[in-house]
Amino acid sequence: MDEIATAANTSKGGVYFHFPTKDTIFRELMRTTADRLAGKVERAVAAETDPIARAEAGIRTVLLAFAGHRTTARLLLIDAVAAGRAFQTETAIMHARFAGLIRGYLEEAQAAGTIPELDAETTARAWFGALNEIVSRWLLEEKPGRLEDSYPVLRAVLLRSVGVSEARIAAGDPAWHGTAAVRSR
Amino acid sequence: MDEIATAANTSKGGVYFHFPTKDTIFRELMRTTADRLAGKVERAVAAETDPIARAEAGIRTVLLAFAGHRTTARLLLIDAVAAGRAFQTETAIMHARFAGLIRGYLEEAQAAGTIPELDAETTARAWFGALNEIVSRWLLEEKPGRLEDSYPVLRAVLLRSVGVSEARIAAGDPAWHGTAAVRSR
Amino acid sequence: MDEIATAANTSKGGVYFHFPTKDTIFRELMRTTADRLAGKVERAVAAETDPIARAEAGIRTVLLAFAGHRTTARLLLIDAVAAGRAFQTETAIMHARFAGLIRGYLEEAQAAGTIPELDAETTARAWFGALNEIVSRWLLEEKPGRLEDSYPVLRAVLLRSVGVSEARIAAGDPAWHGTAAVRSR
Amino acid sequence: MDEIATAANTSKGGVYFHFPTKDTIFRELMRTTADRLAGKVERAVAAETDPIARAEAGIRTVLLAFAGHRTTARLLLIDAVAAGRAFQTETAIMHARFAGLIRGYLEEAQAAGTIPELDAETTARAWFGALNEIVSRWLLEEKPGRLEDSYPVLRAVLLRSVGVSEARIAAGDPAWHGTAAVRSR
DNA sequence: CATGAATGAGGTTTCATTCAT
DNA sequence: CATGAATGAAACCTCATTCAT
Repeated sequence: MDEIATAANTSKGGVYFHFPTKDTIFRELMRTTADRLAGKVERAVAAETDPIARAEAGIRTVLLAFAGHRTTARLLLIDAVAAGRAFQTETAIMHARFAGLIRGYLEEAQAAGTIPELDAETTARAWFGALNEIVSRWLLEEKPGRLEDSYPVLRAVLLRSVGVSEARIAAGDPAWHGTAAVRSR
Repeated sequence: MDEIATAANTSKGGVYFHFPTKDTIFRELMRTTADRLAGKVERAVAAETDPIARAEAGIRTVLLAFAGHRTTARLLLIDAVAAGRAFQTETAIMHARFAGLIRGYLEEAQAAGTIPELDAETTARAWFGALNEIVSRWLLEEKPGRLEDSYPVLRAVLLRSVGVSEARIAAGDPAWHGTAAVRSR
Repeated sequence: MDEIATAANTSKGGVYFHFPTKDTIFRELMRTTADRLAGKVERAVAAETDPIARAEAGIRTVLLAFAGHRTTARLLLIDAVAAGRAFQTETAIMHARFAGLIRGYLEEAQAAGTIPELDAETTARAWFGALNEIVSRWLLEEKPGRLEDSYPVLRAVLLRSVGVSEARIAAGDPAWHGTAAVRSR
Repeated sequence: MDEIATAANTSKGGVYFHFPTKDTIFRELMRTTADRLAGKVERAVAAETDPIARAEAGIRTVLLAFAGHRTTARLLLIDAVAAGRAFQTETAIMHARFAGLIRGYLEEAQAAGTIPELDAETTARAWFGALNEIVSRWLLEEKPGRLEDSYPVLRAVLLRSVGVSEARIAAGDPAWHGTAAVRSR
């Protein structure tokens, strides 16, 4: 709390005027951060029309967003869990939220006939888990490389996992070419 | 430490006679537990010869093992992270270990020509992440269902993600039929 | 720390708000106390001009100060050592400080030709040691007498040890007559 | 106690078979050590007949003994005090013992008319204190010089303090010439 | 709204001592 | 006599929270 107060250029008492509890701060921070990320993803996805392109946009955006905001990534994927049981509900909600996003896109693609019938809920979870692990590994690496570099492989694995044709996968993501690599902090 | 001592039917001092530090206890517990799980998986995999059957055995075993040992699962997948930065190295090593196991199987399958060329490292990470997420969700659920029930879908997603044919996937896992469902604690 | 907090009419946490460490408290207490004593001695000495009278003032002041503040004496001469190796440096510095004070007076007297040439450093140490022991004995006595009563003898021994004439020693310390004996606590 | 047991090539239980308490060990060690030193001094003094030579022998022996046994010196002069209030009685007894030794020699010299009438008790304390401080300083020094080198000055100060003639002091200690300097550990 | 001193429960660790074998 | 596992009181320190100003 002392560190928070100092960082906020106020005193501990000052912080407590705005937040009843340390938990509250953390929860609010988590929610806000997750909101921002979800918004970014939703906008990126909305910019595409082709179901597969939409999926690609989602994966791409998450990786690029985290690549540019290591601290944010740490907050959502590591600290949230590290905060212990008291925050498990919060964490579970956040995971559910992103999995829900993915699930929606998968269901759209199914509805459009682009991908075969499959259990969208579990598949979405698997996708989220895969993304989570890739980012987490990068977060825990001593000398992290560029997170974005994992995109092509991850894209291939995920698309293949929902039955996208090898031809389409091999074609690559047209939006990826020339994407300015965002420097991680 | 008080709780540990009580649970171990000794005194705090007694615990300290055997372990120099609280960290040590946690680390040793994590290592031992991971060892046991890895051993189980390796034995299950060794019992199969067909590359795909081996992969199936691995996934199946992990799910069944965790399904029967909720506390163990919690320790490895939740508490390890929740223990905070001091243990991140430990956690990273554990993740790397299991991802390494999967990677080995993937490379075998590649060598055998059963699956196409792909980045085994990242794919293994994605698999591990997917499994991790499925189990974690189950751990954080208020009223958890049966973890094993996720197997068929997860199997399909993962096999598909490495290019296994739809026919083979549709055939199902012959070893799954009749598998006694292990009750979760 | 519990005792300190209680004595200070606060809580342990309250003490820790003001002092980062228990050591710090002890060191600060020692320094402050030594400062006060040294100041007292310096003022008493400054009030005299004759080199021998100055020496007498120094010895007298120390004995009277300690006689009136048994706890202080205990702190500087017993507890400081009893605090163990971690404080040896501190203790050594304090001893050096008082020995240095004495040494300065001895060197003045030498320069004034009042006393013969002698190794001022070692002699000062011997004086300090003699004083230290007299006070320490008094501190450890079950039923302590009056510390001041040791003054005449100690004065004679110390003055003689630097070659002051028997005549001057026999004349006594004029400032001693009528000195109000301070009651020890 | 673990260290003691290890050093004694036995187990903690083994140590407790011989000593009921840690205190006991310390006390016994202190007593034994003091005995040895006192014996050494008494023998050295007994070898001389001239009162002043006897005093010189005492001072000399103490310095040389401590010079050769730094650990012993530390035990008697530092650790004994550092052991805290529980040992103050012990420490007081030890101090009284050595001061008593000195006092005896001083009284002999007085009886023989070699030195004038003086308060032997307080003077003996002063001598002990002086010796104590000289040795203690040496013990606490980072890079200690040779303790023996303090002998000539200390001898002069102490002899002068009991009225020994400047002529005799200037003559030096005949037994000092050629004394093999004992290496400190 | 802000300050910062104070609170106190809880945390990890130490160590002289005991005791069954 | 010896062993070493066990005990438990006590030590220092942390930190989310409160509250008078």
